Amino acid sequence: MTGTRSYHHGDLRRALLAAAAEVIEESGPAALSLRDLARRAGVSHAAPAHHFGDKAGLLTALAVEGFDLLAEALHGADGGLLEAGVAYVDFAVRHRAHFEVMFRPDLYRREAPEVVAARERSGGALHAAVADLPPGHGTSGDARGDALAAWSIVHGFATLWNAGALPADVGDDPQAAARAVIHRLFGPR
Amino acid sequence: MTGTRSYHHGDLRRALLAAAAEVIEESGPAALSLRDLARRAGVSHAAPAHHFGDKAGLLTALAVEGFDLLAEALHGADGGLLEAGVAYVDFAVRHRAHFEVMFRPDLYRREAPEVVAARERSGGALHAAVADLPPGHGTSGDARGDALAAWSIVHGFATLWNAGALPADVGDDPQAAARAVIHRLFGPR
DNA sequence: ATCCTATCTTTCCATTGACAAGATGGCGCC
DNA sequence: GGCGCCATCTTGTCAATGGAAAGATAGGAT
Repeated sequence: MTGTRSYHHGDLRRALLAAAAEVIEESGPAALSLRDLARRAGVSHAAPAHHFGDKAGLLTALAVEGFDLLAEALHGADGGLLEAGVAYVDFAVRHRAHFEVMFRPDLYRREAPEVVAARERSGGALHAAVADLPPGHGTSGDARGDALAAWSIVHGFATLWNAGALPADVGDDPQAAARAVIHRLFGPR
Repeated sequence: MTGTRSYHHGDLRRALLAAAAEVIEESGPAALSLRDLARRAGVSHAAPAHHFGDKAGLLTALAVEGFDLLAEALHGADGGLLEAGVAYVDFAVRHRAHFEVMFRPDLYRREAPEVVAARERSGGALHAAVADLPPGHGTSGDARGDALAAWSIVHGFATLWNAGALPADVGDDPQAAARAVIHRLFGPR
């Protein structure tokens, strides 16, 4: 109901989450202001409280959305662990705001049941990808250790990329660069 | 001058940085308040502005301190790339506040000359460790790619550890766990 | 002894997050 | 069709914060 300018917004919750992601993407979570979000949505400064309670509540909802999007992305990646890793990086780059919040537990209520459930969904997707990996690709037989190493390398690469910490010679294609990095861990030899 | 309660604090700058690190370690950068730091140091709420200008200035100083500590830690690690990686993780865990700020460019002035210089010092230390690695340890001959993969895996592991995102079965010794992870990348075969 | 400058204080303002109480209007129910 | 319920949104308010401006203090240089 994008056209109506009535008393009721119609889709405030979604609008606020989208605006929050946009702000965080541009200026980081520190610059996030509930009142600014309300202004962008064209509602009063107290409207967000009804949907999220407080700031942490809004970020909790963002984190849940993020973990679900991540699980979806990982499940959708065909091609074993390597492509799952690329999908992880791709998710982090394309949904930078969600990704940033998800791994910043001081910003939201990480113990909230919806968060725990969503986090388990994405964790399950990661482990499924590790289990799919055929032997002879640098795996050690210790699936748990493999998963931890894989998670570490893609998470680290994605974080450094998003932080702008990587030197310019890495290029401007995160997927390609990620593929090369992951290849060093699990690529066929 | 810890005893004197004079008009001049004597070591305000250092006291504020230490207090900031403590607060961030406990509650994250979002909870940082200049006024709270001033209260902890026993000075007026405007005193910090003289030393750091504003909040971003304080965090810039913290980041510089962090990059220098990291460079020092990496240089001090003997034992090639593996031990340098362990030192990286150890730094991130022991100086969690510095580490967190360093890679959150929206919190401080990442282009400030002191920051650029300090960052280059730690980057140089990392590359030196990669260059030290003897062949036959999974290196590909592409030192740049090796460095990126090594940096990614230790950075990812450290970040996930600090975020409390890792499952409990990883244990409680970050150095040991990190060693196992890095071993999968560059360990002798 | 005097000035000078870095350091710190006091005062003030706009913005923010959070809360309380009230207004609005869609929806089910009769 | 009319009525009342309740989710949704608004207005008003408060303490805390970051930041700026202007003044006080002290320790050292000349």
